[in-house]
Amino acid sequence: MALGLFIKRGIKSTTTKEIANKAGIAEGTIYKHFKSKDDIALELFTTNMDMFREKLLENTGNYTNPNEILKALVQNFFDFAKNHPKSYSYIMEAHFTELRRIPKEKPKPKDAFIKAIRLGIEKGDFREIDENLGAALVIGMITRAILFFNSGFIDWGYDRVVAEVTNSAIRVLSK
Amino acid sequence: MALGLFIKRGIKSTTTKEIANKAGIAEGTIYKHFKSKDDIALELFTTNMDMFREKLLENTGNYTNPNEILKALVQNFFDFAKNHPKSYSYIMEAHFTELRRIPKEKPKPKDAFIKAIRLGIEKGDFREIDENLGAALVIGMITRAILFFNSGFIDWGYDRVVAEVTNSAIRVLSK
Amino acid sequence: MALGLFIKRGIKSTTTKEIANKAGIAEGTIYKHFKSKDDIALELFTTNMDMFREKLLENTGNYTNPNEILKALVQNFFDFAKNHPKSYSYIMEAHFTELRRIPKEKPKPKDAFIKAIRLGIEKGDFREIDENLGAALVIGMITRAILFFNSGFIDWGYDRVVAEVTNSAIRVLSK
Amino acid sequence: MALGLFIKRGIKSTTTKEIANKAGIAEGTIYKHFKSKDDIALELFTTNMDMFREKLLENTGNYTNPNEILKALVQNFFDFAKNHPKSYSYIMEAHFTELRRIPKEKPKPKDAFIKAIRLGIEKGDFREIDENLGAALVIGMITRAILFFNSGFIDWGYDRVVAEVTNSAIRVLSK
DNA sequence: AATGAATGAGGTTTCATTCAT
DNA sequence: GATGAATGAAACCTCATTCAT
Repeated sequence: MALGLFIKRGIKSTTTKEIANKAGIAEGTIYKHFKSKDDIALELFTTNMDMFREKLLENTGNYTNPNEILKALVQNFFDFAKNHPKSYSYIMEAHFTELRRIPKEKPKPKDAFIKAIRLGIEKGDFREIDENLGAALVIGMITRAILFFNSGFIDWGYDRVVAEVTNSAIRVLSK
Repeated sequence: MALGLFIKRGIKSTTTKEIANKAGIAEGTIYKHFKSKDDIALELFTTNMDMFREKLLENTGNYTNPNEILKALVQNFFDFAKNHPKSYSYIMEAHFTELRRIPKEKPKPKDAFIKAIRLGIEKGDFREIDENLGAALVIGMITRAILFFNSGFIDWGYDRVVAEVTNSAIRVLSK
Repeated sequence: MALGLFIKRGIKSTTTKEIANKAGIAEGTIYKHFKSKDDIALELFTTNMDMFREKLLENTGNYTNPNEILKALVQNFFDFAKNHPKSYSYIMEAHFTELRRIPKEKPKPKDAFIKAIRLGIEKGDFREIDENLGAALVIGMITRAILFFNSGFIDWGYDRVVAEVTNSAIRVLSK
Repeated sequence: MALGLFIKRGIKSTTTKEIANKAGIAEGTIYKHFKSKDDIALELFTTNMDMFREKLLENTGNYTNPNEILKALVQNFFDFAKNHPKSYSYIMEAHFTELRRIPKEKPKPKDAFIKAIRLGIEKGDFREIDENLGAALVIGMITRAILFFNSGFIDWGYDRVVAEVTNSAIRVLSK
């Protein structure tokens, strides 16, 4: 799988030879499955982002309470980063280069946050904040917390960090 | 200046020829000033991060109130991104590749946040949160808000966004 | 049939995949019928040149008069180019690459011209010209005329062009 | 010089490595001078065709008599093939592939023949023949004669062949 | 100090051919 | 016999770096 390599060295610095070696196939074989090296990066990104979105939305349909939905989203976000670390890293890093190459209409993870925040505002549970700014604040907290946690900067345990980020998200959004 | 190119295409994808053209010098001349292309990237990163740190700390010495320090940090962060967009973009993106190449002990922007949060906790103004987690939450909110704002996702004006992020940071940290 | 492709793109630029696609078979199947790609080119050349030679000689046995034989040869040459355009194009173009790969003793189209000219000289109908030069002149006129005609350079109709080339051949060879 | 290689093996079969070796330069250096391999082929073709056209027209300005002009053209054609054999071979062979890539308006060697024939018809020295067909006939005779001569098929000497082709051209065109 | 042509290692990609099914 | 995925050598081309001027 090229994911690991793409994360470690970046797409541009990963050679097709390395990809082929890692996959245990010949260099030429790559081009039976993909049109070009860039195509690998794009498909990898799309696939992983789709998986991420799916995992992110898991169980959120069960709830009608915006706070509970938000809580589930934060938990799922953290769990995805924990259970699919390569996938997560790749999504975070390929963001800039690949995002511009996929159609605008394609639903993205942030949409789940925007929707939840809108619901919360409508229901009167959350304060009147631009829903995109709200999503930015929450997603920002989560991603940076994961980054610092994975870098070993934070002394607290996983569950406590998740709980704290959830708590903080609610602090930011509640009336 | 190679900064713009490095941001637009990534370091690896920017050629020495392009750098030289942009700088109005000959390809060979680059090697009179830098040891290698990577050297350019590193020096660019160090220089810009130093400038960022300096701007971030501006005026913060004036205050003893943690809330005011925090407020100044958020404002400075936003202002730097606004006034030095290339510099800011480059720091954000080169983060991953370049950060590992500079000495650990070198002071970094996040230290300012950590210090302010520690002070706030000591003074009893902020709740007892892991100071690194606190910094992660605040920095995460700021960076994501800037990203969304620059992408045109947010309808509110600059000042209101800054105010809102400041407000949110205090919400997260206060008792 | 690979002929069309070989003409349009040249042998070297036509891929086995294209040949297989065109023939409606799998790439691997080619190697059940031919030893290699070059083998296809050679067999194609031999087959088509044999067919050309055969068509060229049609009816020429009926005549004893050199002028009439020459006339028939010119007509047959033109007719072959008209009725088998791909075959004709391929022979013209593969000439250089393939001719050196077939045995020297194999009879070639030009032999028919040489023979007719020799006969004409012997009979006293044609002037004393090196028979190979004579053949070169006649064949040259025919092939170039066909090329120009097919390129749309010549305003006259097919029959008139044929008649004119025949006339010119006789002018060149007659006493 | 890549000319020799292009003639011997065809453009497609000549590798950049071979071209570089022959030229005594590094492979990469090729791309300081040409945009691509195809670019080499095209420039080589244009340059050589221009040279050919120039040599072909030499001295023809001296004459007003169509027969003399025609004679000079035949002589120059033969001489070019003799004095610049690689150039000549390349022009003949690259004809098909390269001709379609140069602008239609660009003057070509055949124009000289067309012009001479038109003049001859106007002056009443030549018979009323489509001038393009006339050019085709003359050029066809010359090129085929050169081909046969160079292949060693013709026993006569160079000058006699030239004289004979000139004679034949006049036979074909005269009233 | 500055130049930019030349280098050549190494990158991506193509494609004739093989071989297990 | 037919298939087509896999192969891997080799093609074209890029580009960071060097060096004679």
